[in-house]
Amino acid sequence: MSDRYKIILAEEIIKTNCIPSLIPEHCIELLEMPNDSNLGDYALPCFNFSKTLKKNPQKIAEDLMNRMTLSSEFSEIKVIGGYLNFFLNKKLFIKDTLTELLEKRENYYKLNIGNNETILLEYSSPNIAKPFSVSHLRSTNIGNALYKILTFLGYHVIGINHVGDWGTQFGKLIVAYKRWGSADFLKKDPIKNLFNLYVQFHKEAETNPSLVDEAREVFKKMEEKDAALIDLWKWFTTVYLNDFKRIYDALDVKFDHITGESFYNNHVASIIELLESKNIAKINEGALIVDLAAFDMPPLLVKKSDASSLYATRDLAALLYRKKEYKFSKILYVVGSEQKLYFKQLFKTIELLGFEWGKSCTHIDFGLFHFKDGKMASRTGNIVELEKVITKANELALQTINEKNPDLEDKEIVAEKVAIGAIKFSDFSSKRIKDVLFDWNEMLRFDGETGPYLQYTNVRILSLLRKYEKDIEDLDCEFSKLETIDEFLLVKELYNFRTILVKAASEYEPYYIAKGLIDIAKRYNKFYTSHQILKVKKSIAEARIGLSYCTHIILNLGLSLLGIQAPSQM
RNA sequence: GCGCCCGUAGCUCAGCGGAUCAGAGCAUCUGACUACGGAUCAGAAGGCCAGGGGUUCGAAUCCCUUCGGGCGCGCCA
Repeated sequence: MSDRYKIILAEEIIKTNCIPSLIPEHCIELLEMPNDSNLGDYALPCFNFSKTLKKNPQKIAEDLMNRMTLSSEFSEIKVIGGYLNFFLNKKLFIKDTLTELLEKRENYYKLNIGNNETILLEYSSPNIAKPFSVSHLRSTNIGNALYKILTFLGYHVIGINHVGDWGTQFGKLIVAYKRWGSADFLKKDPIKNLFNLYVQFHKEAETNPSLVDEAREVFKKMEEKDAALIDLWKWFTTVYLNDFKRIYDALDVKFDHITGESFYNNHVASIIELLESKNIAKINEGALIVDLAAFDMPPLLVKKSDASSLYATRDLAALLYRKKEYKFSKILYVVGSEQKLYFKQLFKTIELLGFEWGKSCTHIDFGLFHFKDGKMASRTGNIVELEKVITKANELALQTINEKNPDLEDKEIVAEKVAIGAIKFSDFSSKRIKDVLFDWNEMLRFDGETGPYLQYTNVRILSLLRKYEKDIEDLDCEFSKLETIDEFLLVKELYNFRTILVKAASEYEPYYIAKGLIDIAKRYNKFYTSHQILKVKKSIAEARIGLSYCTHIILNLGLSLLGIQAPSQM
């Protein structure tokens, strides 16, 4: 989707014949939007043309300006530096944009770029041998947002939580349980006690490495379907899964399928056979590996020397199963960047098996959580449980409400929306790839560029709309009455949000949406504090209410795409 | 050791197919009208864009290199 104003400009620029080699697509790409709107609303940098035309950029821009016929959408052209700058016809722009927006509401932004293409999205995927910590938050949040964004833009998205419910970690847990645990002990506070066992295991294993061998042995027996061990495993995983469900509910995150690694146990044997029959895997040091030296990668281990399966084995099985079952045209893995190499190996292996689509598998990577004093390591017990963060955020939000709006109804419910909004938004306030330093203050902030700031702006608008006491349907907006620069700049942000959506979807980067919403809210708040809305001439009031309503539509939409709820009061 | 990622204001981060690119927010300091929600707004202060080379008329942005931090490199996931 291209900006319609760029298309108009490109056509007119081409028509001048000043730049013979220029084609419309290229011209559209070259057109930019200056940050400073005093310089213009659109600009064409002419520097690149100077080499082929052997003229200085300033002159090229001037020639273009002189030969261009400007359509009614624009009011002015100026040459500044080597740039040809275009100014929108503000009145027309405001009227066109808002009229269409008010009529279509959020559908104004519903650009169908997906064509109902199936995207399989794997996200969250926590290892359930330990509690849900803040480090699981990123994959969960980013994945959830991508799910909503891609769905909104016309993709058929299938969301899968590939729960880590199989593997040697359960061997470890069972070994620890048999040594130091008891059925009673686990009935009281199973989550906490299981985690203590997990931590204790790794601590003891430092001085007693044979424990790890024992754990592997137990896992091997699990894979051989030892009934007693499977019973224990079921117990542990049920305890954790129930607990995780609570967290997902609190976060308001859903999946189409929650299919753990254990689901693929029955498919593991056939993937091994396939790898062997195609001569892709070979035995090395007793284990089965896929040699990837030809691609400058270390080998991928697909079967342990004791014949039990690995993460990679199950992932390969899952990948083939999903391709068959869901016929996706794209699969996205929202997993931390520490697994970058692993996914390259995994996808290359798929290719080696003769599946061209291995090339289209994508790892959506993101940076890790850190503490001030080092990495988060669940093995040493050094984790921040998400539940604690949520509880703390709820308390803070409630406290803030009691200070600012003590008469509010349903305080607890609103507090929760604000708290979760703040936590989630903090995940979107920088690009995925950045590592995150865990900071309580940063995560629980409610002012500045935060989720609650957006929620607050929306609440303010809703309050206005209530006071206006006229149904939105009955509005008769003369948008040409909106003549101030603040109004124009706001409408520009509303218009740009379309482009932002597409960018966020194509780069799998929810950050862009978060930033776009912040820009909109800033512009709105500026407008709100600089101009009266209700107590002005009726025609202006009505147009301003219309503008406010349009802003509300986007804030509402944008927040929902990020998985954040928008309370009507706070 | 090799590979990948990151390094921009005191802090958290944008900007990186070169120009219109020195920007936000937080923290600090000043201000804000009966006008509708001050979880807001306006302003001040704060940066050799980690250092050094190069390419270019022009580099935070591209290339090389050094330094700092993170991650990964076979029986974990």
